[in-house]
Amino acid sequence: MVMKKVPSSIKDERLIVKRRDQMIKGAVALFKQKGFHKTTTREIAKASGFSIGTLYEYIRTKEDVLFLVCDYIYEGVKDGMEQAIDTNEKGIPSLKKAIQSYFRLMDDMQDEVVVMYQEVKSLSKDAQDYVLKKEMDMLQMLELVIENSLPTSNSKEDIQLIANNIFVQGQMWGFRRWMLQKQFTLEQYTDRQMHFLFEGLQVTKEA
Amino acid sequence: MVMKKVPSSIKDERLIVKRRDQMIKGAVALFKQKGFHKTTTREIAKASGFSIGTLYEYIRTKEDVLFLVCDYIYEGVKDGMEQAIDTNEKGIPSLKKAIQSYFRLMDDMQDEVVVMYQEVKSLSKDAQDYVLKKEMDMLQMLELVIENSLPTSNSKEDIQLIANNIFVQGQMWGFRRWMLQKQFTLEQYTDRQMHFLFEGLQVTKEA
Amino acid sequence: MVMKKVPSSIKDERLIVKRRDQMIKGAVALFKQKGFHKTTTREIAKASGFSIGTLYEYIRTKEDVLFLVCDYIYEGVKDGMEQAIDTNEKGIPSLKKAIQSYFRLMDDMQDEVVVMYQEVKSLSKDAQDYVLKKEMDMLQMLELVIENSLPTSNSKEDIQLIANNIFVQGQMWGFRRWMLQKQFTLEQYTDRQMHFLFEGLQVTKEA
Amino acid sequence: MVMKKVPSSIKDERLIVKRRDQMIKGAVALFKQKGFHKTTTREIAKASGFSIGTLYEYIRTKEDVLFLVCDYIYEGVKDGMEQAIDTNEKGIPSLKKAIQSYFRLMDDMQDEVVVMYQEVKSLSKDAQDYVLKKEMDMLQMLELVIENSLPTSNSKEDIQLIANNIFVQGQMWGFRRWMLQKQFTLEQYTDRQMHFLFEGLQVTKEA
DNA sequence: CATGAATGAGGTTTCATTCAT
DNA sequence: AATGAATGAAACCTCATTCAT
Repeated sequence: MVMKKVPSSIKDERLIVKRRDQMIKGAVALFKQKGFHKTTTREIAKASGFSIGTLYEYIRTKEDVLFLVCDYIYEGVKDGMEQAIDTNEKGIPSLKKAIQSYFRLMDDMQDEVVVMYQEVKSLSKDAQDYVLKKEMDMLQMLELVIENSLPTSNSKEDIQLIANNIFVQGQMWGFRRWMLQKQFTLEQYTDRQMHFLFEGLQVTKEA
Repeated sequence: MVMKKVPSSIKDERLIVKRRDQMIKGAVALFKQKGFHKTTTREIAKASGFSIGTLYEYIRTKEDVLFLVCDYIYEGVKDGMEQAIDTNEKGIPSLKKAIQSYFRLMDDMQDEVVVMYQEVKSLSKDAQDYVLKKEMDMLQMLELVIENSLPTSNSKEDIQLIANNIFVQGQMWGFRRWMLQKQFTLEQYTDRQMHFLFEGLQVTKEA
Repeated sequence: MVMKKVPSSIKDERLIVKRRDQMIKGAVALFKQKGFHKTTTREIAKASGFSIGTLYEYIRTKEDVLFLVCDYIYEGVKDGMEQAIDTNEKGIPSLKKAIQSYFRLMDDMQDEVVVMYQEVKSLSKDAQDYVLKKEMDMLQMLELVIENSLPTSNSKEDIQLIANNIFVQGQMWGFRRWMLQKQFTLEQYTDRQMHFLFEGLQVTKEA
Repeated sequence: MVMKKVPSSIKDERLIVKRRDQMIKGAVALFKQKGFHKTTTREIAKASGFSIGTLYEYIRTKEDVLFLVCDYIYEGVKDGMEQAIDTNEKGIPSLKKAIQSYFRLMDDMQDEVVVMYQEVKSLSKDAQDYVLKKEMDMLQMLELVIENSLPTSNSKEDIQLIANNIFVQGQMWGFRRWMLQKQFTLEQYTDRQMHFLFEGLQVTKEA
């Protein structure tokens, strides 16, 4: 699973990890503020704490930096969710727990997530496919939890739709923070979204 | 409605409108395909059907093109919704009608919408504020419809949350088309989303 | 003497003169402020009170405008001096009168003069030669007055040097106004310069 | 003496000095020939012996090149004069020596001086002020020498005027070379100008 | 005669990437 | 392994000039 997606001319694997961590941290801060395109490689190098020459010892192109950021997010979210989800457990509580963990993750990584979704289009087709694949993996994890949690059987499409809704609601928390985080704490937000997810607007009889 | 947001050195107002329409059309096609940054001004000019010199008679900077696109979208969506919403009408059906119209609009303009959200970061702070304001106006329109439609009174926060959800679900249709438009027609999508909006997952008793 | 140095596609001679006067006035104001190169033809047209299209009915190139300015100055100075100089008159007073008139002219036209000398290099070689010729004509007028005024005969070179000095001192008044016009009125300046011209520093015995 | 007026992205101070020397040399040659505006940055780079990218590592804008040239001239002239002037020495000979040195300097740097005065207008207001300040410093040096040299006391204004005259006569030598350098060698020119400076036209009794 | 929209060559500047030290 | 000076393709934008109305 440790695929050498981004080659480096440095041999010391431990150093690679360390330097790339610095890069991701610095790059996300910059991308958040100015976007991928308006950020120069020199700025990334400086924010990472080393020279432009050193930067290019650990990546091949500027795009690699963005890719590294994306990969970091997916790895983080995947780890987090795998840890949160007990595949043996069934029923609504397990779904609720999954949603809570996911939302918490999206809160932790909101900057990275915003950056990633804002800039995927800047990746090469290949890298975009790779990212899309990761996204689908995660959607499937959610679908599985949903399916296992619901008492009654639902159509595959409905389950996918619900998974997409939850997925997007997690991202919303970061993307629309200017609105949502003014009105809700993360707990409140999680609570109300779950409420509506399970209950709906409850007006059908009258409708 | 006559906002002179982007100055032009051309005097003939009618011509400005015409040329800018050409520009928006051409630019959206390009931005969709390669993104704002990878699109050159010369490409925009060519796609618009005139020379680079002429392009710059109608805008000041490349960013102006992006702004024009954003403005065009919001104006389109706002007009569409204002037409679809009958403020006198009350009850669930009026909400349903609003959602349907909104989703249809987002289907029509999916390319533009995707382009816009992908590239807002490239706008100046001022332009971003202007765009944000438009977004809030539209959210408020939705909130109003929701409030007027529901039989029981709901907290302001809940209404805002629902409005955000609907808003984002409309955008999802375009953004996640690789997934959703494979499984659903627009009608099906609208139908199922409204179903879950009103009914929820209906599992509460067992939870 | 009315040489068609700058052709125009307009037939009405009176109109040409009128329009070109407007042009010179407007152009000098702009050149003074921003220099020839940083002034655009559109700005010249606007400052002249007509459209860019009309501007080009009266000139062929932007350089023509500069040439027109130069020509205007020389014509003005030549007329002024011819009027001031009585070729019959001899002796120091006639020289003093010439200097006074010349300095007064340079005061009147200081903006034009500054502009001209700052920008001659922007003229074509041909135009520069034409301007140089005019300059030499004027120098010769001064030389003549000097020669006729001095009681004792002087070498041709000395007379030329004196003429150059006087010529340049007239221009100085405009070029170094930030210094000279703070310390002197035009009358004082003329008076002191003539004083030193005729008396020198008067320290020779001690030297 | 170390004024960081023009920032560079290069760290090696010694290299900055070296490269900028190349630039100034190359730029003056070009400006002399075609003027500042008609010289392209690419030409400057080539004349300096490096690529356009390298040029911009040592300056921020094209204007910086002009500023560097101006600064170089003033520094040169100032150094030359400081060296030539013995502030302890008094009397006419010290003034004569100063004038001689100054004229010789202006002969050495005539190209640079002509370029500079032709193009100051292209500098930013700030840079123009800086240059003007340098000019006034040099004028004050001349004034000091004059005051110390003359046996009888003169009004401050007269001394300033004389300083200006000498200053301008030095520049004349380069600006009006088409006339002066045809009639005089530098030594002759210096000699005759000093003659008239000290003696005047000597015609007052008769006047 | 007057207008102003259209043109496109060409200028300035940026910045990802390389490579000698 | 680390550095940073050098490179040059390519981007954005300006503006003198033309010409149809």
